[in-house]
Amino acid sequence: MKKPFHFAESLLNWYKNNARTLPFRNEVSPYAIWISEVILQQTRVNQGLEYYRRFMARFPNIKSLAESTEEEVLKIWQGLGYYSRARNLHEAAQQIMSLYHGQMPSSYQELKKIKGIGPYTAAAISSIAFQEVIPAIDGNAKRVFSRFLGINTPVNTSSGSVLIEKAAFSFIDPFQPGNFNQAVMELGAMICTPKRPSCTNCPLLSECIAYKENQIEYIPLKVKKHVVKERSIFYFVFYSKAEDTVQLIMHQRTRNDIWKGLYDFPSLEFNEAMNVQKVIESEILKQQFPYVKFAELQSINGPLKHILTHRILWLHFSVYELSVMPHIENKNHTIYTLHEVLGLPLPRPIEIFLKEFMGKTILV
DNA sequence: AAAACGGGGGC
DNA sequence: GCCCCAGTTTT
Repeated sequence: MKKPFHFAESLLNWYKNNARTLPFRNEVSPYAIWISEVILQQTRVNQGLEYYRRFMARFPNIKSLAESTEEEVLKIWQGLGYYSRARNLHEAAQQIMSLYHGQMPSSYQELKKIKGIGPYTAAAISSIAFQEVIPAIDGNAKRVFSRFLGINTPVNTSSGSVLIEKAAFSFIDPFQPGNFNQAVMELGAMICTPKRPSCTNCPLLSECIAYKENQIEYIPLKVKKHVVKERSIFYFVFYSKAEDTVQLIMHQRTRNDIWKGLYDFPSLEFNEAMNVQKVIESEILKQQFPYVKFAELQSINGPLKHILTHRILWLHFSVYELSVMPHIENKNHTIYTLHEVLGLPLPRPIEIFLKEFMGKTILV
């Protein structure tokens, strides 16, 4: 007598025997769950693990996070990307201190009101930390459910999302929703992968429609491909050397743009095509940095190409040694010693530039 | 509904 | 070079 197939039972049995041991698994603290979920947004587990450890060591609870500065949080986040996550975590911690007496709210609905907690993260926290029966639907879940049911509606459309959500609600285990959600994601990460999934090891193989109909490589279907736009940024690295200390003029990015909150150098960006020579000769440069003798501005060989998901950045660096640091009028420009600069939250390419290029230029 | 937001790793 | 990752916010 063959036992009827049961999605949650098969999946959870597989999960029990095959789950990776991760530092936030079996974690009961809602705070720890929250931090791990935010770190793992659009981030592979392996990339996020060390950040999770450092973050929890530096900010062990909501209070310590709320009482830190945004810059301290960004510094821990440096290199992980999507910096709004760090800024939102900091703001959210203060929100929780003032509005929820320092306790994480437990329900999906309340959690979703918190900065940086969207539908996925609210469902993950409420199900894992508080056993609320609600599916946490991330990229893994969309892939697992769409393949299992042979859903060929694009998963990144609202109608596709509705289908996936209905499926997830119909399969979720009401007695262990947190484990169920984690099991779906684990399956998506380890077995039901985007490319070359390991179907022969899948506990759901016998009932998988996409597998049965040979549609694995076409599901999940997605619409659109973003066009990768290019931007050129011209950086001006002003520094001075006095005895043993090097000072630089740094710029904090405050606009709703890439790297908000992080520090780079004073810069110019144009809509039309420019080259370094034209920029150096431009009037706007002279207006912005009147203390520079432009003839002595040295451009560093070739722009640095920095590739992001939706952008290609061409970063042009020009360096200029000042005999004395000028008085700065721009509110976003500040003078720091090189030592201080290395303690600021820096975009990856700025960090690389400082370590690889300025190291030679300044220290020679 | 679409665009913006990082950085890294797999193939 | 392309894909996409335990997504959210802004436009």
